Order: sequence, then structure tokens, then C-alpha cells
Amino acid sequence: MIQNYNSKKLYERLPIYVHFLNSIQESNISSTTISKSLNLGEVQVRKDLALVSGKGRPKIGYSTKNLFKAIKKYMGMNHASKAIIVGFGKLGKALYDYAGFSELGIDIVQAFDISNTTDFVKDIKELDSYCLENEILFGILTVPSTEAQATAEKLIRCGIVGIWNFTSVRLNVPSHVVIQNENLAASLSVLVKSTLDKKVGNDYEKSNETNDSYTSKKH
Amino acid sequence: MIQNYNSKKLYERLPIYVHFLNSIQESNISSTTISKSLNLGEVQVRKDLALVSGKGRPKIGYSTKNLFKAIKKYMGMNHASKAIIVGFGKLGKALYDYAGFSELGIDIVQAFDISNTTDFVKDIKELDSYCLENEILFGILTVPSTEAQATAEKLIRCGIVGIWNFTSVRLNVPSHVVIQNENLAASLSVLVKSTLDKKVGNDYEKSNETNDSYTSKKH
DNA sequence: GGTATATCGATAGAGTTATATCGATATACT
DNA sequence: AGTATATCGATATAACTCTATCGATATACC
Repeated sequence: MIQNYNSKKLYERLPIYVHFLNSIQESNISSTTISKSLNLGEVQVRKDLALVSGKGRPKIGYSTKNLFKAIKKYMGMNHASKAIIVGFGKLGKALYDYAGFSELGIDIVQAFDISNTTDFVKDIKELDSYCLENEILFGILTVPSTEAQATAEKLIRCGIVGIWNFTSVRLNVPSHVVIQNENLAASLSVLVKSTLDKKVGNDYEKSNETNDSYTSKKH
Repeated sequence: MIQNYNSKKLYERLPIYVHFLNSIQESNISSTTISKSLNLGEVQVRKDLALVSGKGRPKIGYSTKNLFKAIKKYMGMNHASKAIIVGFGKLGKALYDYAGFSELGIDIVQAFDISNTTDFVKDIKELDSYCLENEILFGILTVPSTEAQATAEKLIRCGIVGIWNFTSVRLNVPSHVVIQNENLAASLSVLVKSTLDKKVGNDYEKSNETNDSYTSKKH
């Protein structure tokens, strides 16, 4: 493959553009404006947009509406993707109620747990029939770590091919299944370490701008 | 800088090693074993360990205890880092109760909200005095998007230099502050798109292994 | 003690992602 | 109509990250 621009990082930015485009009133928008609003590199935004969208016009930019549609189409956000949550603890509840998914074409249609079943939380025994009947492809895994691998396998047997894994377990799955790890503890550690790095740097030399970290951009 | 291995990806993996080392009984452990247990590349693990730790021994591996200590030291996990949560909605609650942080030397010492104050949730008006008295460096931002920027600025005025940002807003902060964005909606989108990519690939050509995605490893 | 080997550490290279630069062009403005 | 310029698209380069390979070595085993 000569050049593969279907990068993970790109896939992270496109939803950010969608959210932004959804929030503005202007009928046209330039990559410059987008980059400034979102603290992203100007060239990067242009490259992203060039990949997924039609032409932009000098002095004008892109049609907001067309751009919006183009990104959603590219990301497969046109037809809604149905996901279920397995493990209805605090984190599962929070994600179930999280408002930001529908804008990106994702519906969390059902929650499962081993107990605490209510009108909208099914017992995990019903997982199998529910997933097959409703053709669920995506599962959000928020069970205790001890149950992670077994539950993942259960999901896969039910036809799920994409798992958003909030447990600290590194799942072992067949190659047709995609795992997206969301290791919150590790993520917070990254912040702490990055911050300490920068802080120490600043303490040594009072100078700024040295070894400017990845997480905060300087444009 | 000739070669900077203080990479963000490295910082994500080190806590995973810590968690793993914490869970095993063996007094020695090899990079091979670690890599297999965690579904990571063998060479990658060795390189990571070589960077932070003392020598390993052929046929034996590393001393679990020493390795554990070395990583924690490298990551600054020896002295506990104190963090606060601002915004005590469902997500804030979930993070407040999340068990995985302490193992990595991070204590969430206090939660704040604009209302719903209880014995362990302080009113956001007390943010200032609390942070300065307790020398808080890290803030977890789980407020509504409309409040994100203003709240971030408030945190920064209180001396906070690292912000874990769960809002969909791309914060604008001075250069001495580190932002770690945790855009859940974007993250789930990545999973959906990656999965669809692979699925389509498999539907075209019945072959496997083509364009094997980044999220599931093949070792 | 000698031999086989698991594991290490280092180097080189491949793949991925971001940035810098610059000419082209459609638009706005005089 | 002519000129200035914001914005685009493309190419080249730099930075970052991961993987393959291989010789060195300490250990286990005969």
C-alpha cells in the first residue's frame, strides 16, 4: 500500500470536526478557521478535509453542509450503529447516559448486567438472543476485570465484532474482532507524567517553550 | 534532541506493565512473557523496559520487584499525585469511584460541583482555597461543555497545571498547562470506523489478514 | 566442564503521522 | 478591469513510533 491515510489519529479528528460543524451557523467555513477554533494544525485540517470532502474555494472555504455530510459519510455515520453496554456499574451508567454519541451516528440501544436488572437493563442471559435479533455489532465492556475476558468471548459469540474495552485486561480475541482499549488509569497516568516532565523542565531552566509537550499545542 | 523516547505511547504502556507486575507472583519475569500476556510486541516491551530499568538476565528475565519499582519511579508514581474532580455528574461519580488510579500513585482527593454538595462533594466556590491549601496539580474536568472553558480557567487560576478533559471542548490554555483530552464520543467513533473498515475488507475478499487493523495485534 | 538455548540489548529499517513551504486560483476590493 | 490576498492543494521533509534481525551472554542441562 503506497500511502494509507486511513489513520487512527485521523479517525479521532473527524468526529471533532463533525461536532464543531454541528455547532456553527456559518454556511461556509475555512480550514484556517476550523484549525484555530479547535487548536489543531492548519495544514493538518486541510489535509484531513481534502481526503474526505469535495473541493474548497479560495477566500471562502468549504460549504459547511457539504463538509458535514462528507465527513459523516466517510466515517459511516449515516446509518446508525447500534451498540450495547455490558456491565451496568457507575461507568456503564455514565456511558449509557452520555449525550455525545448520537451526533456521531451511534446509538446505545441496550444495557446488560448480571443483576440490577430493571425495565431498561436486561439480564446478561438475554445477551445472545437480543444481539442476534437486533444485529448488534458493537459492545461496550464495563464489567469488572475478573469477568472481562469471559464476557468478551460471550460478546463475540453473539456476533459482536467491535469492543470498546474499559477494563484493564488486554483481551485476547480472534483476528476479525476489533478492540479499542480505553484504559482510564493509564490515560490519567500519561497526563501526570507529561505534566511532571514539563514542570521539571520549567523548574530547571526558567525558559518556556522547551520540549513543549504533545498534549498542548502551540499554533 | 537526538532521540526522544519519552513518548506518549510509552507513557500509556508503562502503567499497563505496572498493573501486570502487580498481579503476578513470580519473582522474575521475562519480556517475552510480558509481551505474550499483554498482547504487545516482544521487541517493544524489551525496549520499554530497557529504557526505564536495570539490566535483565538471559534465561531469567527481570526481577519483578525491581522492575516494578523502576517503572513507578520513572513515571513519578512514588509520591502520590493529588487530583480533584470538577463536575460531579454521572461521569464524575464513576471516575471518583474508579479503583484503578491508586495503584498508579494517583489519589482523587476531592470532588466539586455547582450543586449536589454533600459531605464529600464541595461547592465549586471552595475550589480556590482548597487547591491552594492542598497543592493540587491535577484536575479532572467533567462539567457540561458550556462550562468547560470557564471552569478550566478557574482551575488554572487555582494552580492546576494538568487537566484531564472529558468535555468535547478543545480548551484554550496557557502553554504551561498540559491538557489530556479524553473525547469519549470520538473514541467510540474510531472503534466503529475501524470495525467497518475491516468488515468491508473481509466482505470484498474473503481473505483474512489484509489491512489488519491497528487495534488488534497479531503476534 | 561443555553445549544448547532463552533472553537480552543494539542497530537498522519500515511504517505512521505531523509540519513546512510554495505556487495556483477564485474572490473581494478599488 | 486590474490588483491584492485569503485560501486551497500538493510536494517535500521532519518527527515520531514500531518491528525485524542478529550477535552476545548468562543460565540450565547433560
